[in-house]
Amino acid sequence: MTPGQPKWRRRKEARPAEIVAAALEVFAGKGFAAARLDDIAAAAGVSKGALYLYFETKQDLFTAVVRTAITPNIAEIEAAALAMDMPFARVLRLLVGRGADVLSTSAIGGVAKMVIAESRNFPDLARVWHDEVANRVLSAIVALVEKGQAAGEVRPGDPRGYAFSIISPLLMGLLWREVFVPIGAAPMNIRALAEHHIEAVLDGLLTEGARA
Amino acid sequence: MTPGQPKWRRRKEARPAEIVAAALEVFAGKGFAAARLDDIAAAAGVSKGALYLYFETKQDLFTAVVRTAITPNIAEIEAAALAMDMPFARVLRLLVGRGADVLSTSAIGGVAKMVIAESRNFPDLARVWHDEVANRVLSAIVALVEKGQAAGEVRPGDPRGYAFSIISPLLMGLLWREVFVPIGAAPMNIRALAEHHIEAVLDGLLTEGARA
Amino acid sequence: MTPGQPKWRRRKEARPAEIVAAALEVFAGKGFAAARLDDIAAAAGVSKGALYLYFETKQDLFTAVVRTAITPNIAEIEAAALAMDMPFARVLRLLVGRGADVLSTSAIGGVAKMVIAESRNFPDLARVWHDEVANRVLSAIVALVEKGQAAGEVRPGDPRGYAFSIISPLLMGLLWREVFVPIGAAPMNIRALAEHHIEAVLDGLLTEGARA
Amino acid sequence: MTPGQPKWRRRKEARPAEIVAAALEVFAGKGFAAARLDDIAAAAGVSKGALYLYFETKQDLFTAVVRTAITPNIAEIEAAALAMDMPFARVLRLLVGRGADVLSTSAIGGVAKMVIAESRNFPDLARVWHDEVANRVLSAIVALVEKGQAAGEVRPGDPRGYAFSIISPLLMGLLWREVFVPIGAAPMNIRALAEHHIEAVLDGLLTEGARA
DNA sequence: TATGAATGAGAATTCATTCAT
DNA sequence: CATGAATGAATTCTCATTCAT
Repeated sequence: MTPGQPKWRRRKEARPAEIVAAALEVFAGKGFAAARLDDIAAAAGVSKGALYLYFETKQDLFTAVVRTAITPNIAEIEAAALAMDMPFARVLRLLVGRGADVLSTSAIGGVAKMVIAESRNFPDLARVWHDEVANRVLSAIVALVEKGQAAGEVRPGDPRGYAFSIISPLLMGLLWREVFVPIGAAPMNIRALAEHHIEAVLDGLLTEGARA
Repeated sequence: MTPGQPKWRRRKEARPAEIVAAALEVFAGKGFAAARLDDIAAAAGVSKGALYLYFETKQDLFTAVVRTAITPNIAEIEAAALAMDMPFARVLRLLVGRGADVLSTSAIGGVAKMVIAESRNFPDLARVWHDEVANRVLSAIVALVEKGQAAGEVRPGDPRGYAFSIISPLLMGLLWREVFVPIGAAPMNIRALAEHHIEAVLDGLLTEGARA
Repeated sequence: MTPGQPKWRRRKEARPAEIVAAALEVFAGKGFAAARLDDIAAAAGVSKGALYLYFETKQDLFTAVVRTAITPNIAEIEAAALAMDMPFARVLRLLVGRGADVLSTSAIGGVAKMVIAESRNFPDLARVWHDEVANRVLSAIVALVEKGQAAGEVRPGDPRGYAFSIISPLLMGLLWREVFVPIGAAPMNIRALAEHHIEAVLDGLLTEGARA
Repeated sequence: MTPGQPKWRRRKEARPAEIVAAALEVFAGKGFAAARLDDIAAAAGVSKGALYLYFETKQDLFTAVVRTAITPNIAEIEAAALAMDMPFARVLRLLVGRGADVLSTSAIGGVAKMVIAESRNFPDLARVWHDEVANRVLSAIVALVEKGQAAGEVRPGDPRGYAFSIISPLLMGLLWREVFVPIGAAPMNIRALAEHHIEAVLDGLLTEGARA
């Protein structure tokens, strides 16, 4: 009630991003259905009505949150995968390290959780996520593997299968962090996990003597 | 109204299990919050009120669903892991094949999705899932790896990291099936994926010539 | 809180009609948009949620109210119009008297007001009202006039125009009662108005000497 | 920004009238409650906030709309009714023809609809409409009838009843146009209807032979 | 004056839960 | 035990009104 404290401020430019950021927190924490617009509005520091100036419905806002999370890093990683002219093993180490960093620092974990949870209720989002994230990352790695095979660096075998083998621990680390760390499980260092995994999968688990 | 109607008797005892099964379907499809007790009751072929004869609240029913999904197969796999007296590679192949079968045939995929989605809202369930599923499976594999290392079959290195490297593609295959197949992505053969992965991770991706 | 006072009672049979009756009062009083479901529920002696057991939406309830008001009397009047084998003037007196009674005793006035008010927002209702009420009544009178003309009792001229001349004071009396009486205008005796009008329109306003 | 821009100047003074005109459209179309100030502002070509520079509240604007629609024509008709020194039948024909023209060309139909619809929510408006429109028109006709009776041109009988008989088809024609024409009913020519009615009511429907 | 972003009090609708039958 | 009608708290969405610009 102190005069000079405007009830609100005009921020037309910044508002949508602020709201999306706040919504990401709340959606990631509680899931789509359990998230209340009251909470999101409060987190964004606006009134409930203001949400509707920028997003038509709750679903709309949810969609915006998920789409927003996609854009930045994927294209970068994708491009890096093939541009580099180095031995397969080095490219892979760089790439997976980079991916681990992205996962560690961005909000992508929470969004992935949401997409998994709401894939049936929001098939469009699952489709976008598939096309724009999962498939793109996978395809980049497949291409890399194929290049390695052509160069005689990588064993023969289904490149898509190898791609799965390469990246799935990243996903698992992500989910571990999202699901189990909050309830007190030991946190994982995703980068360390990724590096350890890369060495294992490059050289194999077996010792020389144990090989068939 | 004649007492002793056998069909009725049988129903009465089977009711809770029928309800849990129906609830699993609905929860897995729509998530906890979006699932309506009306739907569950209809799917179970009982009245909505009847649900409350067996479960105190919706949360209670959800908890029952998740717990029910855990019990059967884990202990079996766990036991198998160490009991077998074979070379590491063979045990691992058997074990992962077995795991892939379980994942392919049971409803565990839908439940995993639910646990991921509701981990914040139902931390108890996340804890149960961690203790009873994730950690047990992981520990079994860690033990197996350690045994292999002691026998000189497996390279030195963090056994927990190796365990992650070994099982994460199974999880990823699971989620792929739950999330992307319903929207039209190519289905994955989890067993084939698992087998391919095991060979890759046992022997490594690199050719002899490419090794450092 | 007195025990033995059930919080509610099962009345599946009677409820819809009770709700429609209550809704008629509220809708007629405040119009569709200004009527709150809270008020309707309170007037019907049920909870707000109970309305949704019987009607899908507020619009649905409104539609039901309007349709319900139509049914009973129209067909009767319609049938009476032609069945009678009497001189035109007598049939008309009987008929209009009967119509005046219906208007005086039924809730049709409030409903007509609603249909007028919401004709743009609920074109379906306007259509139903046109087909089932306005046009039917009008057509019955048209037929009666034509019969009278054939018998040489009624002057030549557009029967539809005559029909308008015959019944419009009923409508006007209705609206007078709905609109002006509540604010303190002198009430009209619709029956007396109708009878007076019938004599005027049968014999004409002009004296013999004043006729062209 | 140069002061003295004539186009601007003119606008400024015309604004309230423009707003009222736009509001009339929207209110007549959707009713008071369902009309949104956004729509009215858009129709008037001003911002929503600008409405509040000229009208305190939505109700205020509605009131202004209804009052504005009244003023012009009533007094004129009223004066005409008695000033003319002609036979009753001729005056009536002139008068009703004039009234039909007014109804056909002005927005009075939409306003009448609004007054009917909102008479309970805006009793003041019903009162104004009663005093300034309905009663004045009716009284003018009553006076005319009385003059005709005094001159021996009009039969004895309640003049107010005769007045109702005379003008109600105009109202009915109006409502027909507002309510049923938009849903596809055959439009009525209000003037033709009025003329036909006047002849019918002046001379009566019955043939000489059929009179009692 | 004029704008339109922001507010916040409602209102419709949903659904877990209860309880008379 | 079983039912399902009824409840009412909770939530999304709307829109008249305000006010910083």
